[in-house]
Amino acid sequence: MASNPKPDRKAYHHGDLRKALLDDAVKLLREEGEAGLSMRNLAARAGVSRTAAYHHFEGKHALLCAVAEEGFKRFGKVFYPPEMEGDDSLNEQRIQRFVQDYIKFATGNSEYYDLMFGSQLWKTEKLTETLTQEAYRTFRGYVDGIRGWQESGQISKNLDPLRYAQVSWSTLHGMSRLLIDGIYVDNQSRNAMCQAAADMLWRELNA
Amino acid sequence: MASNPKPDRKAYHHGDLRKALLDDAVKLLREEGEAGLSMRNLAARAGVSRTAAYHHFEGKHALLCAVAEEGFKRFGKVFYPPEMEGDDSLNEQRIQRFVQDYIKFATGNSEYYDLMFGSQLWKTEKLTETLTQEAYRTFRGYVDGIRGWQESGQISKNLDPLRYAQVSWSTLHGMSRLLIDGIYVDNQSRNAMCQAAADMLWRELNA
DNA sequence: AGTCAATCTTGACAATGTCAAAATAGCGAG
DNA sequence: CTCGCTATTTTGACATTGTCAAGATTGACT
Repeated sequence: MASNPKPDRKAYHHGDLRKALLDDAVKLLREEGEAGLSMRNLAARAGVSRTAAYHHFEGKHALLCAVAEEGFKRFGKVFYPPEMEGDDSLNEQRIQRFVQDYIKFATGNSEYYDLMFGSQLWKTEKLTETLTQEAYRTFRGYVDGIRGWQESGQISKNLDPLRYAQVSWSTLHGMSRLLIDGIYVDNQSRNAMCQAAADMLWRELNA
Repeated sequence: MASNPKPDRKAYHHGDLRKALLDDAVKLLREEGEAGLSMRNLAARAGVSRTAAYHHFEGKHALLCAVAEEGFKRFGKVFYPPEMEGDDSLNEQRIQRFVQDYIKFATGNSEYYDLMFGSQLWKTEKLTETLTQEAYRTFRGYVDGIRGWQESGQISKNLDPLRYAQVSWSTLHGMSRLLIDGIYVDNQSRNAMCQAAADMLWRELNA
């Protein structure tokens, strides 16, 4: 157990409180929503005292940043659109699947998505250094993917990759938010909406 | 002053506390953000005691619903896309202006927009009856506007008005959220983004 | 003037985030 | 192996918040 002496400073009294707190935080968000996640509630679940968490996170804000960071790591696999590896070429079905994957992640992991792209963290105080890096890496990867398609001649030369990235992401993000928050749109029309969005985004790629 | 005896039951001790609370609530949200808006803070501003507001709103939730409702009333003038009145015909510039107006309202009145289309109200408890009506009226107006364009032959017959409404609104909503929350996109690229979005939405109308 | 309901106040309670100081546990040096 | 240092955890405390219950006040109508 006590194999590494310095590299990670965990495994003391509790074992690995930091990880336990992060896991429980996500679980709590899933089960009871944002309202159910309190520092004290969290500590109680881990079987430690109210303020134990403050020695692993500067405060609630930092803890949420850490959760968001974990979210970005899971999200990366979806949002880097291409994994252009292989002879997998760009076509309409590819876009359709990408849209579906995005929406699936957002709605199926809303406890992460809300933090990653919600006002809660972005509006107020400063984000954690590591979170900022992870977040920017994600978006840059998306733009670079589109730029790559253009350079390899798979999409229109007239397109501005940055603008297309911003606008297409707006569509995906907006749809995710409407679905997650249950604003007007019901989950029944989810597939049809994805289809319509993919149609539009695909058409635009070749405009 | 005491002209109407029953129609509205206001103007008692304070004068018109309900209205004063609503106004101060918006002002507080603008100045200090969501965190600055507390029932007690609000009451203090109005010069009344902590719980006075509870005789005008069932609770904080109901108060926020009332703010959102006011937001919808102001928003209606923008979101009903057409005001098809006059010989004002549908063209690209019309769409451009609509996109700009939407984004302008969202970013310039984010204290309203956050409540109207944020998770805060939609996710949790039930919405106020009147708010629900106002909200649905707004969205229905949008879809009807698009349907009207189609019926008068101004846009493609192939389009499903509901789907187009959902997807185009997703784009507008997503862009608004990214701008309001300051996620990646900076306000510098606002106009360029609006232009790119308008291009895409216009193209799609005639696809 | 007196009754009654609308309005407002006071007192109270539980939850929350967070700080300061005390307590504890594990590791390395002697 | 023991001593001390530091990382970790606890306890106590405080301010803030939303909200309820009970009482006090105010204004309108008979």
